[in-house]
Amino acid sequence: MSLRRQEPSNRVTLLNAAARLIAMGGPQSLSARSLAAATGMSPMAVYTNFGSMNGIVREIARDGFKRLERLLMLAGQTDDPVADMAVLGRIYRYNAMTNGHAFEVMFGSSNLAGFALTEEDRQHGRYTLSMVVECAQRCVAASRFTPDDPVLIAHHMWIGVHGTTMLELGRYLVPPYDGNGFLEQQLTSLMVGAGDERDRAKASVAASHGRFISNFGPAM
Amino acid sequence: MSLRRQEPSNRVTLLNAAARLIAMGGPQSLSARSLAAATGMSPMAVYTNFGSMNGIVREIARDGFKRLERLLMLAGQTDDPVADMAVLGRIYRYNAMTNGHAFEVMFGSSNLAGFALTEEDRQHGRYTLSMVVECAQRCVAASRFTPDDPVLIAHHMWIGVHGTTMLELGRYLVPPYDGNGFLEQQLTSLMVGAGDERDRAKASVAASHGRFISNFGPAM
DNA sequence: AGGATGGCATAACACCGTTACCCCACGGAA
DNA sequence: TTCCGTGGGGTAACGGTGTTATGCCATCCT
Repeated sequence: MSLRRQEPSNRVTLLNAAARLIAMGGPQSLSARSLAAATGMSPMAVYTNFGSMNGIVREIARDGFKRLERLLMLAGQTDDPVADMAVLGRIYRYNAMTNGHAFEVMFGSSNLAGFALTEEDRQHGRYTLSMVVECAQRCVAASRFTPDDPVLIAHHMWIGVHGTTMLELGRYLVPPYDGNGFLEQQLTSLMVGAGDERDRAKASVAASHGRFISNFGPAM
Repeated sequence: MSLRRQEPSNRVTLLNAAARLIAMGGPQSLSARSLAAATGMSPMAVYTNFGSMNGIVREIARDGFKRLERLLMLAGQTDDPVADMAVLGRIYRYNAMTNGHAFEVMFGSSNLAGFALTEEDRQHGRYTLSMVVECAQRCVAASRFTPDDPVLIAHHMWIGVHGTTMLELGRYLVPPYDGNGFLEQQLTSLMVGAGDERDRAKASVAASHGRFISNFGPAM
């Protein structure tokens, strides 16, 4: 056996190539043959490793959820849970904007191309919400939000930010309403809708901006 | 020249067949050849009439926007603009649920299958929002919403309801959080987030339920 | 009546996902 | 060491896709 560090398995090679193809030219540039050309293998390799093209697409989606989860964990927990919640929202959009094509694979009505996520895949997506649920609990415990099912509150937050993100990715937001400034007001509205007092919500959302910038840079 | 009522043009025949195919088996069951088989014509007819498959898909999307616009006009204008707004939201979801596949074509991250809407198509989508903008203006005029750009308010409403609808269509909402009961709370949160007082918002949303049912039946 | 125009059918091209087949390189057993 | 079995991956094919070059034919205008 060689002592050299073993090179990545074909499975990993294919996965990396697929992610790169999707990032470059969007989901439609991913095909069994383009994958074969990019890796020097044959289209057959996709089927021995993933069963079908659908299989590798699902794997990409799962990786996307993992990445989102990892990013959301960077939000942290402070004594201002509403600001924490706002940071989560900012990270959600950040992930979508820096991963646009992968985000489309995760949440696009994917059956357009015949790709379809399974119930198990969606469960991964829902699990990502657990961090938001925990934050909603703290918002309620701090009497910032009106007492309600934290899962329900989390869904409201998710939907608000998700809707903004999807419309921005779909180019439905035109100047002067860019997604950036839009999220700013959206976050405040969401907090107020959940029960927070307007001025306090504004202050927390403003505070979350600095926290986000310090972690992810001023690029966004 | 025959005095018989002339039969529909090939263009209309193709459009009807395309809508039927999408409604039956989803966007992926629409192809140049399936269209040819359904109409008795050849695939070539699609290209003389629409230029490409993309062209006929765009036409379907435009028809979808027209249908949505027609439905939204049924909301009406009463002296409770917040209830009017809630009715608009209910109709939006109604349209999506009774037209799921067409809705996916309109708003799905369509480039998955190579289908892409043009800037002009999206403009039709944004135009549909004008009815919501008008309603937001009345909400502000009635001092129910905090004074703000009505277009901005309308976007918040749109995003909230759109997000709910997309997640429901994508099967991301699992029991006990069905889209139906979800919209109910979502509407109230949106109104409160826009500035309405919580109890008044609840009352208006509740009132909108009856108005919606009387127009669209208890099926939803 | 004749000619020009244009819409549609035919058939092909290049691509797609998928699969049957086969080869060969590897692992374990004798 | 030799043999065999196993399985991963290459080759090539099948049926599907969007698209297009060609040609026919009906229609309309002159």
